[in-house]
Parts: sequence; structure tokens; C-alpha cells
Amino acid sequence: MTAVDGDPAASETYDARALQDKWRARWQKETPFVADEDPADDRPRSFVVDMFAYPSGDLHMGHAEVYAIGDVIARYGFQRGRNVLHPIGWDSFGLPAENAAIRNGTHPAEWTYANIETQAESFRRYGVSTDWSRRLHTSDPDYYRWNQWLFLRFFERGLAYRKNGLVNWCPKDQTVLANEQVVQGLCERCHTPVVRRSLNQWYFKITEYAQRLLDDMDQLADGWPAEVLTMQRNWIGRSQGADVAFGIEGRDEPVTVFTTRPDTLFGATFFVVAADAPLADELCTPEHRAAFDAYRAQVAKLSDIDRQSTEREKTGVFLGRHAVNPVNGERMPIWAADYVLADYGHGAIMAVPAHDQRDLDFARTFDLPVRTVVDTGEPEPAGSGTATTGDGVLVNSGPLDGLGKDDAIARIIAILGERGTGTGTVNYRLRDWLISRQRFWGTPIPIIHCPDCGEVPVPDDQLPVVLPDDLAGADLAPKGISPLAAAESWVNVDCPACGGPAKRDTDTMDTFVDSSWYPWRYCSPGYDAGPFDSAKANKWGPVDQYIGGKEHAILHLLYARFFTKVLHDLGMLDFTEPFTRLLNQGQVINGGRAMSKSLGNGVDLGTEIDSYGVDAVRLTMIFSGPPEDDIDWADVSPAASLKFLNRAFRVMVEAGAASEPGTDPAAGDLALRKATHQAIDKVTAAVEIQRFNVAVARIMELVTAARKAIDSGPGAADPAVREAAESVAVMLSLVAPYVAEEGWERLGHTGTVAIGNWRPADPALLVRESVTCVVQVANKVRDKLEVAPDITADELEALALASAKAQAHIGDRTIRKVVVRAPKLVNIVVS
RNA sequence: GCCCCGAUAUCCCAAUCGGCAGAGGAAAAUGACUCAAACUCAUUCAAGUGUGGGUUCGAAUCCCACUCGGGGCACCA
Repeated sequence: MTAVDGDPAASETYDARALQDKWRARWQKETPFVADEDPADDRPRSFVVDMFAYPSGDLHMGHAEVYAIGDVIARYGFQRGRNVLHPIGWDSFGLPAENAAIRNGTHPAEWTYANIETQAESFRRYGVSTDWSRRLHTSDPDYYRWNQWLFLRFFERGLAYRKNGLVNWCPKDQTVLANEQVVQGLCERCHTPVVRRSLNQWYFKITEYAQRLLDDMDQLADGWPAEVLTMQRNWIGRSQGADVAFGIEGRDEPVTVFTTRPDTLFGATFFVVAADAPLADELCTPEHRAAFDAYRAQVAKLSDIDRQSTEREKTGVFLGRHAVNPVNGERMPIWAADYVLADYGHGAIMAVPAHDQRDLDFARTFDLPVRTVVDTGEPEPAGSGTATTGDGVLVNSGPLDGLGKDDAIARIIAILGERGTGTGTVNYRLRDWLISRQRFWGTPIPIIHCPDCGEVPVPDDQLPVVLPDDLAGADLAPKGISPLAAAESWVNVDCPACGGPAKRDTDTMDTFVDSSWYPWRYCSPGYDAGPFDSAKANKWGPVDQYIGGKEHAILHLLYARFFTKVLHDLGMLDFTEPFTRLLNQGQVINGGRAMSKSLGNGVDLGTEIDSYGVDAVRLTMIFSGPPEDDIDWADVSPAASLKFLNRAFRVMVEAGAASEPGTDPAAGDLALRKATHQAIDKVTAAVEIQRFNVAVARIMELVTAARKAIDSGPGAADPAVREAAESVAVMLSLVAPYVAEEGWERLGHTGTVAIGNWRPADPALLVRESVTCVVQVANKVRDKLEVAPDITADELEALALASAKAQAHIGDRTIRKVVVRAPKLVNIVVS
């Protein structure tokens, strides 16, 4: 620049903290971001939800990233004049609060609500366009009451039920876990190896929805990351096959197994039952009892990680009994082994060692016969040790001989069907969702256990079942049963059915129940006739854009999808999928790893904000790259962001000082006007496809163009400079709301810049009078022509061939072909 | 072991349909301002797109194989 001498505005830098205080107070007073519930409001609606926060301490860099990204999307909606619902809430039940309470000798509510206030304060400072009137906390009785209400609706439909079985138990947290919460044999939360226990627990019957969860992914193909859909598909794990009933010697009832390869039935040479299934116990003959009991005890001691290791040698014991192959009457020894899972299929398998690697490994360990029934052209599995699992020609299989795999499967299913010993069927890897937790800080399960009446639901009008408030500190220490069991006055109640003495269920619900339906609560906060007002939920829902981390690819997102379908079936929601579009933001990493307290590589958000201001931190998050990418804090520079914001600010200040709002830009400098409209066009396109980093780059270009126009062009008073500066304020408001508001005010405007100010680019200013056309000869650029954008291919070809430079390179070679891509390129192909 | 994603300048990242590899930023260098430094401003700088093939008039972009990095799944019969 060459700072304009004597003009104080020219070198003015903004005071981030002062702007934050000033505009925050104003937004709080004027609440510009409240969604409009007026039925007459027919603007297009936009429902933008950021995954709600868990209140552990203050907001950190990870939060800063999600909310910066979510806010760009929400604010873009506001700018485009949509009726935006952008709410906030806290996922405030859960273990960390309880552990803190045990440590500090307090009630979990103290820690929870103190942290929520801290986060809410930071959140307000962060300048997110939030509708605060809809704020919710899942630990409020007003909220969890509806978890209980929904539980009872599930219970009535048989979708909530209690069963005894082997469950995942975390020895550290002293509670059971759902399948989804066990990651590679470790507790998802504390990474302790999970063990199995036999307990009577509550489940939600998500398996009943397995097929719909799979099918409805078609609706999500455009709006969800493919990766997440793949993970869910794998998790649900549909497999198609057949159930086949095997007679058991010395037992009246046959045992059914599931197989995906019924075509290999003639190759079954032995039979395996899951060692930990009751069936194994039952089938074991007295002579083999001792060996079996010893084996079963050994299996019970194994952790999940050990048990699931594929490196492990196969183990098992013979049970002394035989099964009978329904197609050829062959006797097959029955073994118990731990490579067969008790809770998948029927807990028993027919072993076909030639065509299943696990069975082959087992057969080789225990010297059991291997019979090839599908000739794939590969070496014999018995000798090679490698099972052949591909397609081939059936052999040694009676009526199936000569058929291919698919035909053989169809044929054998037909045969089994005629005999009544088998049928085609589908199995899923997905298990029912175990929701009981033996912990305090969650939603009490609204069931009363009566010695006479059994499981009796708490009547709706007695909800909520509120947590007792006299348990705190050491009372909550994990002891393997729920701390609630110790609250005698709370536990002992009259049975709602018979009036006799009864006891409350003392478990609480998995907190993923809380987060499975919260978006709908946002639509009608405070509603007291149900969890939400269906009319409102149907008006706003489904969520147009959901923003959150990939760590919930299966857990939360699968549960929320399941809940939405159940709510649909209950007639409470019109739609069947909760989130139309999903954006998984990356992580903020430092030193190669995700920032975390335990690793000590965290960068404190508050410190960064104190140093550079909210706008610069937000801009840093957005500008670092595409939103899905991780941000390595070593690669980014909030200082550089601040530098740019100051440049932008000065442009707005100088334009504001030099002209009045409402100046007609038509009289302004044409080159700058074109740059402005080009920028608007490009920024709009980039925001639409969620390339926010590119949008910022385009705003930077516009600021540079405006700077040049002021310094060495038509000057600050030119109407085009005002138009550019105003556009900067509007577009920048998505990312840096404080500077944008202040700039807008300095440009002479009253009222917020954030709402309804996005003007489309003027098409007349986007057209170019000429474009550069490259003329290639044999793929090398030899000339450039300035041509009209609407030039025809023929005209352009003629021009290119007439080019002296091109002709010089063509020389005496023959022109074989001329490729014309009007108006940008002509390639003259010569021999 | 299987599946998915990625690799562009010193670094972070751009590049409609396959059409001049570079928009933006960082770092660096030079200059202006300054007693000086910082700030600010201006200018400059660099890669032929991980490797090897293929398709094409033309490939960062499409296809195949490989290398490296990241992620997911992994006894589910």
C-alpha cells in the first residue's frame, strides 16, 4: 500500500475481543437466529443439526471445528433467506459425570450442569447462529421422561424385552455394553478388555429392523459418505443361506444349523456346537463330561480379544454323540468348540472342511475327514490346507453332481424343502441392542418387578421415574449391580397392577437412547403431551444436514435410524430416515495424533481465541482444507487468518468512510464489478458443494481486488468498491461473523449482516467479451487467440488454421484431424 | 488376510465433461515504511501431478498393476 498517508482508517486493525463483546450482546438481545414457527411463513425451511456435545469440561478444538463447519451451513441458509432451525443441546447423562462425582463426593448433576454452563458460555462466545430457545439437556427429567415413555411404547410392541444371556461386561466401568460399544474386544469408552457374563438384561429389538435399515440406505446414497454406509452395511451383515435340520442320535428333536453354503451339504464331515451354548451342555455324554467341563471353563476365561484372534489354533472337545446328515444319512461326530458363536445363527454348524477355512483348520487339528464336493480346479484342500471357497462343479453330491454353485444351492433348498428338513433363509450379524446399564447417571428403566404380576410397566401418568437425589459420591461407586439398588425407599414400591409390594428395575438406559431421537425434541421444546409434537417434527424433519464425527458411523447413527423407523411405525413421524445429509468433519490433530487430554498434545481453544479472536480461529478451521479432512494444527496459522481478516476489515472500513449505503453500483468500475460478481458466483458454488476452503480463497481474491481498486484504481469512493466491500461482509459472515457484522456497520448499515443478504451474481457481469483459445499443433500450444465466447466450432477452426504460428509448426506435414472444443481449444493433429 | 479412501511446489491445499497444471494460504527471498524491529504493503520464487503400463488427438482426472500413507472389517458358518 503504501498506507494512504494520514488516513487512520487505512491502518486500522480490529479489536477482536471488543467486537466479540459488542456483537454477542447484540445477538443475545435481538435473537436473529430464532426459527420462525409462524404457519404463514412459507420460506423454504432448513434444519441443521450439529451432533450435541457431551459436557466434559470446556469446549475444545474438536468442538470448535464441528461448530465452525455446521455454522457455515446454517448461516448460509440464513443468508439465502431460508427459515433455519439450528438448535443446540447437551448429551448430559453418562459415565464421566458419575466418575467425577465418585471422585469428588458429589452428585453427578453438580459436575454436569456446571460444565454445561461453562460450555454454553464458550458456545455463545464462539458466535454460532443458534436458536437458544430450544436448548435441551438429556439429563433433565423433562427430557428423560420421554425416554421412559418411548421405552414403554417399545415394550408394548415387543420391541423392548428382557432376556438372559451372555453379555459384554466391562470390568472397569462395571457395566454391560452393547455389541456396538465393544471395539475389537475392548470397551469403546475406557479400552478395557471386555469379558462375557451371563445376565438378565433389557434389549431393544433392532434386529427386527435389520432389513429396513439395509434397504433404506438407498435413500442416503446421495447425502451420506459412502464410507459410513459401507460400515453400516458390514455391521448389519446380511447373509443369505439355508437352515438345515440335522437329526441327533439319542435326541428326539433335530438341531438346526444355518449355512450360507447348503450346496456343500454332502461335504459335511462333522458337526460343531458353540462351547458356551446350553446345547453343548445338553448334548454332552457322561463319558465326555469331565473333558467338556474343563474345556468350557477354559473358554469362559478367555477375553474377547483372545477369543476372536484368527491367529489362534483351533480348540474343541468331542461330545461323544453323533448327528445325522439329512441328505445321506451319514453319522457325523459332534464337537464343542469356541470358534462357533453361541449367539449367531443357531449356535451350531455343519462343518465342511473342504470349503471353509475355519472348519478345515479344525479338521486338521483334530484329524477329522475332509471331503471335496466342489471341484474348483484348485489343489485338494485336504492336502493343501487351503479351503476352496469359490464356484465350481459339484462332485460326490448325489443329485447335485455336475451343477454349479448357484444352481446347486437352489436345488438343495428345493430338496430339503420337499423333505421338510430345511429352508432358504437370511441371517444378520446385527444383534439386538442391549440397553441396560448398571450405573446411576442415566434414565431409570420404567418397569416394576412384581412377584405376582412379573414385569409391570410404570403407568404413563406416573412418569417420569426420577432418579433419587440422595445418592452421591461413594454411593455411586461401581459394585456390579446398579447403585440404584441401594436406594431402598426408591426401589420399593407398590405394584401398579395388584398393589402388592414390588421393586423398581434398578438399571438405567444406555445413553445412546437419549441421542436417538433428540432432533425431534428440538422441533417442539417443552412439549408435554409426548416426546415431541408430531406436526412440528414432520414440518421440520428430517434433518437436512447433520454434522458430526465419524466415530459415530455405526453407534449413534444406526440407533437413530432405528428409532426413526420405530417412531414412523408408531405413527409419530412421516419419514423413515432421520438425516438426509451427513457431513463427517475430520479431527484436529497435533503431532500426528488426535488432540486429547491424555496424550497431552492438546492446544487450548480458549488460549487460541484469546490470542487471535473467535473469527480467526473459525477461519483457520474452515480454510485449512475440505471439511472431511483432518486438520493438523502444525500446518495451519491462526495468525495468518487474523492477517487476512484485518485486510478484509480495512477494505470495509475504507469503503464505508468513502461512500453511503444505497449507492448504485452500476456507475462503478467495471473490472471490479466483474470481479465481485465472479466471486459471488464462485463462493456460492463452493458453499453449495461444501468446499468451504475454496469459498474462503475466493473471498480472499475479492479482498485483494478491492484493495487494488482502492490503492491504485478508481479509489475508495467508487461505487464498485462499496459493492465489493459489502459482498465481502455478506460472504465473510458465514465464517467470521464478528468482523462481518462490524464491517457491515462501518459500511453504514444498521441491523445484522447475517440474514437474507446473499444476492445472486448478476449474470450480465459474469459474461466475458472474449476468451483465450489455445491453438495446439500436435498437442503443443503454439498460439493463443482472443475469441468471442459464443464462437462456432467452424469459425474457430478456420481462425486456428489461419494462425501464422500454427502454420509455421504445421509446415509441410499433413493435417490428419482437427479437434475443436469451442471456445477454449483447438488441436491440430498432424502426421 | 479382505475392502475402501488418498498421494499435485518446502508445507497446507486448488484445478466443471479428459483440454494451457496453480486459485488461495504458509514458509522463503527482495524492496517500501521504521533509528531499528515487529506490523503493514508490494514484488518474486518454485512442482509437471507416488511408480510402471494402457486407452485417447489430448490424462492430475479414465483403466490395470505396484509402492507408501490413512481408515474400516476380520473365526458371523
